[in-house]
Amino acid sequence: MAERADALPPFLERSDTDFMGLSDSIERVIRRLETRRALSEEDRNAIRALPFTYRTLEASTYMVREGEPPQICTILLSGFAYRHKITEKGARQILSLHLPGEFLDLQNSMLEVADHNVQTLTRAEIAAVPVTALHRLVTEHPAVARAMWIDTLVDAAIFREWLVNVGRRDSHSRIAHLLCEFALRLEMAGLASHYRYELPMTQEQIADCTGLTPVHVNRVLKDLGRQGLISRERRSVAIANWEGLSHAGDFNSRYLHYEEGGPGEAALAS
Amino acid sequence: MAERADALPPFLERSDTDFMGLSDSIERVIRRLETRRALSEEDRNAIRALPFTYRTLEASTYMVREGEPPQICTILLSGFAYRHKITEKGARQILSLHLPGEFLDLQNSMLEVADHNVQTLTRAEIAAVPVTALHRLVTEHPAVARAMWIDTLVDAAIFREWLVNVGRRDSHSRIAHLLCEFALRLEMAGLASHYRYELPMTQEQIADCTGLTPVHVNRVLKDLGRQGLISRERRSVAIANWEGLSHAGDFNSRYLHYEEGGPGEAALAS
DNA sequence: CGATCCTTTGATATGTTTCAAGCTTAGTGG
DNA sequence: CCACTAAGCTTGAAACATATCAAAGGATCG
Repeated sequence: MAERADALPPFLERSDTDFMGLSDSIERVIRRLETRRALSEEDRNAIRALPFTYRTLEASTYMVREGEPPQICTILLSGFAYRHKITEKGARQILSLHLPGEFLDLQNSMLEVADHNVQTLTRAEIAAVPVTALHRLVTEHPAVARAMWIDTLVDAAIFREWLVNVGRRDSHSRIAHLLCEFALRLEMAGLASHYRYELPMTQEQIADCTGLTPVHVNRVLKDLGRQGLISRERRSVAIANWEGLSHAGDFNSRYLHYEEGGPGEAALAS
Repeated sequence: MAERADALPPFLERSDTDFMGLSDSIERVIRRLETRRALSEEDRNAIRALPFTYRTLEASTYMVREGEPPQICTILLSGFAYRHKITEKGARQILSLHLPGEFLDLQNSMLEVADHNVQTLTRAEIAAVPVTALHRLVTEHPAVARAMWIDTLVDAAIFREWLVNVGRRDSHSRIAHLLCEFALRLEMAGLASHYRYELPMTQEQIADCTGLTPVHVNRVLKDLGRQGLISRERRSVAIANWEGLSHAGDFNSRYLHYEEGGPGEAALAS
């Protein structure tokens, strides 16, 4: 995987000029799935043979809307995306964030009706796979189905951790936890060093991830800075003290289920 | 399925004197899975042939502990169970509730290490299936795997809804929502009329489901009663005004994914 | 029938929200 | 290249929902 040059170029440009070609992206997706379950060459070829439409989407584009039957399952090639739900009173809760290389909508695709929205966070490139093709793939290739199943289970594990975060941690911990998770996931995806990364979110979006208000998020971020745990400049976040931040956020990476192959907890050590 | 006599007998006795025999319970589990995905007779037989140990567990018994590799996957035959996580500061967040007839630990069983605890809420009867047997089953019977996959996706949908509940609804809505969900799920499982049921939880446990304190839960329950939405007597809850309660809780049953076969939203109508 | 767990209630404390305004940055078009 | 605009960030003051603390009253179980 192409090593990123460090620091400066802003997040969006990064996504625009994707270093990877399309087939490299697909290989990355396959590699990601394989960390969940061994695949045969035939399985891999079946994934490569998946019909799809390549598209570039602007930031904030809806890919799936709650209440609609999912038609396509998208693979995120570059850029970021998120799932969310909106309450009757108009409050938004962000349910999860997604990085390049992830299957975006297995959660909705295997069910009849989408129960939440999926939207791009930044400009993004996607491969849109018709759900019918996906269904055929998983029917004919049980090992792929198994890998995808496990992938969705890890998604569920992340939902659970977020539920704990929002339900039982105070505002400082919630945000610290979010920053730790994002750092580690970017690290694992080879997209950043966890000591410094571009946070592709506004403070309002951070608020919607953590069940807080944007104003309070602002104060907490400032606070975490004052405590020397992070330093910020624009949306660039540098974790100044991983030990401190992960302790503040009560962060334990177990729920990300990286045990096999990846750096996992080891990556945390300086 | 045996029709329950109405009203009086307290929850625990109900579970003790389970009307169903063991094989009836297994059939119920199969029927539940089949609502997710059609199974062949051979698939059904493979489930029936699953080796298991029958056990009765006291209330509050741990079945899986966070950090341990899951050894058994349990089918809940009678009684209730829940998943939870505990933060470093000792706060508990309940992640989900489980009713008789549900596979209890597909979430953990397919992964290497449990990331949360699973515990009985009441006294319960379970069938404990070794995970190795479960792995064999899903490898040899892709349709069963598919049904279980979808089952875990519905679990995930419930996690998401709870995340919205805890993140973006006020205390009244949260509790109203929980009461609605429980009513409908009990109804769908044929375990109660949604107008009256035994809530197998202490107010402290309700607090841990909703990210509140037990004291506040008490006040809110009293309030919901005052508003004429519910009436209570011990832990028996009667929903006096379904329309009102589901509106107060911003409750829409879509996330339970009952669309096929079951009463679903239709069950809500008086 | 004592002991324990659960529920209820009141008084007070506090974390977070709300409201409101000014400020900064990024993007756009003249 | 500057002015304009919209979006996001920052800050302060006041309000509010919920937590905390504390104690008494019920229920349940051995």
